[in-house]
Amino acid sequence: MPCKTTESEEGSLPKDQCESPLINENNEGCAGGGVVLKKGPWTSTEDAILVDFVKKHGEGNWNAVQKHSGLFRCGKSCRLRWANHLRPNLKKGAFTAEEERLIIELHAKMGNKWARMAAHLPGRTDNEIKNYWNTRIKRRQRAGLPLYPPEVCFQALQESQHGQNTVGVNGGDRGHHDILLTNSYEIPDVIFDSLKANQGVLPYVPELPDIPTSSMLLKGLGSPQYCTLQPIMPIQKRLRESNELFPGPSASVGNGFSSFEQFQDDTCDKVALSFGFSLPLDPDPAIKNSESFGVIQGCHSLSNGNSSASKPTSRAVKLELPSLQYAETDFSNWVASSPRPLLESVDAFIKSPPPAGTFEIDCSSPRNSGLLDALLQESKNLSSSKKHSSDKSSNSSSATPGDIADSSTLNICETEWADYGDPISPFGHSTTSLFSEISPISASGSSMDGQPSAETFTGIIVKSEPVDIAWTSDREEESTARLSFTQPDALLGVDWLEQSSGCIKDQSTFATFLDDDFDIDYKHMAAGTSTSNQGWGLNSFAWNNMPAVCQMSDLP
DNA sequence: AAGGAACACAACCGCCACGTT
DNA sequence: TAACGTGGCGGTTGTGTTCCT
Repeated sequence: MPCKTTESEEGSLPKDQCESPLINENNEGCAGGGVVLKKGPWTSTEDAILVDFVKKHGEGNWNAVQKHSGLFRCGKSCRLRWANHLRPNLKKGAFTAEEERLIIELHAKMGNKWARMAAHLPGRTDNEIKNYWNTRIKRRQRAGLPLYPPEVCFQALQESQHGQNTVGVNGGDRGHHDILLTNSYEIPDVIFDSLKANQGVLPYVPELPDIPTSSMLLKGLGSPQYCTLQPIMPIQKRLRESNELFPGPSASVGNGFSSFEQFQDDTCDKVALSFGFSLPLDPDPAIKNSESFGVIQGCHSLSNGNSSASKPTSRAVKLELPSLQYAETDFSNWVASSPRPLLESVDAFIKSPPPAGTFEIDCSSPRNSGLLDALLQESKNLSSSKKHSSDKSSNSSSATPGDIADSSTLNICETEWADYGDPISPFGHSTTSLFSEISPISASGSSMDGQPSAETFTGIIVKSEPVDIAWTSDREEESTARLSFTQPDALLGVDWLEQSSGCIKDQSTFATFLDDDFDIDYKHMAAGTSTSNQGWGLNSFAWNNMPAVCQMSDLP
């Protein structure tokens, strides 16, 4: 760590401070007014100068620091150094379990709004939180685990109950504007149209029967997996991605959408709306009434259309969360007029956290005790859960396309959690069950429509994540009992969208139908293609616009 | 013990919003 | 109203440390 070098220098004056006080020719920064500004790690001397300057002049006017203090640092660098390391009341050290819990909650609520999150964590900086979160994402990714613990999803689900009641059926022609105002979450058919278009080209692109696309997606969106892995891509970027994904005027999004391009100049929330998704079918009223069915519109519904549909669109909205996220938002109005997006739901969840004990954390991890490790323990337990799941997998594999189209949206999730045990997938997903889940999809030229050929996916490197503490099996089962998820990862995966855009180049793409980790490993192994950021972007793009379906059949 | 992988963190970069002129 | 400066934010990179094989 660069600054450790700095710290180590405190004992004795570093040479560079004596000989070449502030400018290291190896760390020359951009020139500002003819002055070569230093870059790189800060020295203790620089810190002292900066602290002294701030004490005298206060925070702000950071460019003046360089001008008047003798620091050869740009204002930005000074501000960052002060904010992240020098300002008083900074809390250093590892995050406590409580802080970790709060971060997870806040992230579920805010997404990658690190500064806002930091505001809720006194003494912590946005950079710290960001780093922590990114590390967490990586670990969770590697372990194939949900980013959010089931409790968070569950609570979000509960809070979304009100919203799903008003989720409309996507029917009839609607103009753009109508869609913007609608409460439904629509799946852009262009995705699947493009997918079909690629069937002749891509060896492993499955054939897509004419089933409601949304049901396909919904079928798997409720899984904990889809409470995961949603780096919040700036909407602007997602916009660009969307344009790349769905290029050309031929990419119709149905219901009057001629092209995603048409939204480029529109406000982001319009785009978000256009990418929203709807329940294809009205849930069983009985179920609905008993609130045993729920929809999570994505844990990061930044792009959730409802959030902005009733708001005047403005450019300012582009990078900001919908106002409904804020406490001052009158949710009652939302409930009455529109489904509540998940952000609201999670927000409400945060405001009314679960009873003590629902988020208990075993902090016995020697290294990073706390929620993070608790989550990682989940991986372990998921693997062990396979022992109990084989029969359930077979059940799910009996689903027919018709079933899916008709009612599986509500019911097929029952077995998914248990399906984590499959040894083939790092996620523990049974390829069998998975393919049964997406049984309508059959690979042309392969046997994907039935039981997938297991050897197709042999050689997958299954990584096991070291787990320190117990997210106990009991807890896992408890969660399972309370909440079932489905998740055809592939449907939201990077390559699914790549397929949509005709970008698939090899069969590894189809690996995404199994899971992301498989995709990564398989790509590295067999295809040699990089797991680029594009994938993440696409994935997050998809994720952010996907609803998640959770079934809570065992809820009271 | 050595080498590589993974982790953790500081710092930088680019973009954007906002205020001032 | 446009141009400019400033501050803030989020994403990314680079590097030292720790862990694992």
